[in-house]
Amino acid sequence: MTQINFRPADGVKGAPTSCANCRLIDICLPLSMQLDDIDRLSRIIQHRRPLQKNQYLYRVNEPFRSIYAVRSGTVKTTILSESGHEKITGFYLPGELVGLDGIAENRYTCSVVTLETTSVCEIPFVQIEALSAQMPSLQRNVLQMLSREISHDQQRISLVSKSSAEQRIAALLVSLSRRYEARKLAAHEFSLPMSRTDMGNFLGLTVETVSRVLSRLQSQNTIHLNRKELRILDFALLLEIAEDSR
Amino acid sequence: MTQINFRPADGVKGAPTSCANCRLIDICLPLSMQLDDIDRLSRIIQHRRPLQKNQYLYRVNEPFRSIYAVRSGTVKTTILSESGHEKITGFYLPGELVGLDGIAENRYTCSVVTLETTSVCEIPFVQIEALSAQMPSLQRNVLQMLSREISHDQQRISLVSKSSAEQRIAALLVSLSRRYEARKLAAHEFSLPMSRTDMGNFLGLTVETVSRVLSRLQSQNTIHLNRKELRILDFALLLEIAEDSR
DNA sequence: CGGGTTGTTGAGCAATATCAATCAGGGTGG
DNA sequence: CCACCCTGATTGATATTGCTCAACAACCCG
Repeated sequence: MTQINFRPADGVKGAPTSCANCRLIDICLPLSMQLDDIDRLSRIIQHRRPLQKNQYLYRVNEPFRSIYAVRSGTVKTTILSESGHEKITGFYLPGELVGLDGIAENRYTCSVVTLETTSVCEIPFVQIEALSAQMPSLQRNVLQMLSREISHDQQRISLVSKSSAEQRIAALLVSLSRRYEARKLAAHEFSLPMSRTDMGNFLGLTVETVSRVLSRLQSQNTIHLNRKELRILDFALLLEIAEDSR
Repeated sequence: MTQINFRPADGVKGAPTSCANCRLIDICLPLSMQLDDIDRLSRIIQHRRPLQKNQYLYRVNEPFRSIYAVRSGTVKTTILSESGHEKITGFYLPGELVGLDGIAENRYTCSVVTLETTSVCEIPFVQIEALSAQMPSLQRNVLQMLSREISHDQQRISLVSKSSAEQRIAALLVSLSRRYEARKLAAHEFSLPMSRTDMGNFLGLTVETVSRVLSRLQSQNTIHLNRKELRILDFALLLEIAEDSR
């Protein structure tokens, strides 16, 4: 369990921390601002105690207050179908944001659950609004965050609507790999944060199929998988499987 | 071809029109503003000539300038996979917005193609930004529009990742029905704006499967379908098929 | 060490894809 | 106006994929 820590220079848990020290600063809030502005932002952001696995960060219909940046760990977003079945709509890695769905109706439209021990930065939205009234650059950045999420959602739609199980799973692995890479983390060797069941739920496949496809990819030497530890042996092939037209 | 016209009181095509007259006013831009503010908005919005079927509203990577509200007709958004295959990520009906993906990178991340003759309102984004600097309520509304789109995208993800072809198709029909209903249009009798091929592309199914499932739903008297004209005979059953757990 | 949970594997079956033929409509040119 | 063609949709036969049910293995946690 290599805990990734994006806040190397901080002290006790929950202690006030500067965003200037956070390795995520130019990723999760890509703000082109002066350093004293960063300080103002720092004072807003709340560092919460890490959540254990399978904890809710928030639940659907709860009043919207904050957006959250995943600092370490992983979460999934879930929505409830009318028949009461839970459906996973995305996985969020360190440096990615959740909660943006809450702005429209002033309550969250999905739930967020941790997949492992996870710590997040909480950013109260009223504060963002107040601050962005004074800082046009921040206002633009907030819009960009939301817009970027829309683009990512479209990527997710194209991922889960691929026609074969192999394509979907390969595409998920490629997506995870690229997102780790964008965060300067190992792109070809990482731990799958979610269970096989969760992968299946997200991709519209059964656990058995997920397991079988992963085994097949392994026997073809495309990946190596030991429990959750993944090594991508042939990224080009994985990508080809994922994108193979049709 | 019953052309839906959301602008009953206007004159020649391309002529300046007031948003106050548009039946979409409280839908596509749900702005809680005074009437003179609506006038200011009206002056910004550009009414373009209707586009014929299969025309691009914009293409991926084009510089982002405007967001667009579909006034009549239907469009699809498409993204290009690395293998050059086109994938449909959504259908947009009258009163729905496209182009929000362009804000983040200042260029569009998908393409938009008309499925039939379609007219749109073009809203230049710099104008929105300028106006919203003076009108806090508008700024909030812009954020809400983006947030709402994120929620809708999550609905789409849950739709296309359903496990059976029947579920996905039923869910798509339910989605269309509800969106027409929200627009005060006939919810149980409407024309499918997209081809079977497009449905299949979006849902990750072959045309043949789409056709077969639709035939089956028809033979079970759940729907009645004549070419593109759809009548939903048993909405409750359709919904049950769509949501049937798993 | 035991029991629960999660993941893997197998066999048979159901759903979907593939390939191919046909049909219906719409548009075009004669 | 009709004959033709082209596209999109339907239907059928067969192959393939993925699901279901079941057994079992591996790990986790007490």
